[in-house]
Amino acid sequence: MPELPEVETTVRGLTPVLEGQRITRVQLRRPDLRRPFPDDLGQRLTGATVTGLSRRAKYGLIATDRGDTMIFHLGMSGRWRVDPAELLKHDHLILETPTQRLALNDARRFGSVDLVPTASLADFPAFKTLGPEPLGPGLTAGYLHTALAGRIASIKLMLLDQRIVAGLGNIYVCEALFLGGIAPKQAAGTLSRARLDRLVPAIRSVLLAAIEAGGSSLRDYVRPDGELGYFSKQFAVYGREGQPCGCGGAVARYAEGGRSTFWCPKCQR
DNA sequence: CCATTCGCCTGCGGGC
DNA sequence: TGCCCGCAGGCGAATG
Repeated sequence: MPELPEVETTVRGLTPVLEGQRITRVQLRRPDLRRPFPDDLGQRLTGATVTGLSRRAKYGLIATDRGDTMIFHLGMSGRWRVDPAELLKHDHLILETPTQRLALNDARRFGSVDLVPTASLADFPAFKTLGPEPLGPGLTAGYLHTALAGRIASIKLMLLDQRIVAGLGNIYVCEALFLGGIAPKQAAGTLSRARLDRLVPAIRSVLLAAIEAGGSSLRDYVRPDGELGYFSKQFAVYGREGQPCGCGGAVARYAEGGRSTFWCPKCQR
């Protein structure tokens, strides 16, 4: 499931393939993902040269010399494939450069592709309400204290809210709360300053470790089969219901709004 | 404003 | 073996 670290490694993997390259052909193999592709996507991208790639929250950004930026979101099953030998069923968007071919594959089609003028990137609706980047200077215990004040929803749900912090998903919220020793059900507004002081570095540490693991498990961020952004990870609690925690207790799970939370009741209080 | 629920979509694994 | 069902997930819309 692509969260911030997976998008980051995807962007790093795409950079050497796309940066400075001209897009010679754009092929849409279906009209939409979660939303329709922009009508003029092919027209505005074809012939343009990619000037740089970056990331905001869980969105990947591909800027061109035509003044446009393509914004992609991988949803839950999206991935870019580099120079695939053959196209697969869910390769929905194909970008060609003079030397390579990229396929955006997304089986469940929860992803999206948009094209916006780079100058008005800040006006992109999804960007307007995003909170600070968790790896940037904006995420501090003081910020969280203010942002969470009075909130009765659980800290688990608040950390999933992109308006509070941008880029976390279910996996890394579970992992960060475990590392911070914080019970996921605690009302967000009741976390002490000391707990927030533990939570912020826990979030950063979990994300940085995942990015590092992604980079090191991908040869130059691209596996020999051309897959980008997916790699095996070891989680402390996520997906480990019933298995032993390092403390000797067992990892527990509960569902809230149809979403699973994994945690260790002994370590997280 | 805040909290909660739902729909979107398809592959996969478990149960029968 | 094959079919059905539930689950997984981010996000935006709708509802209370």
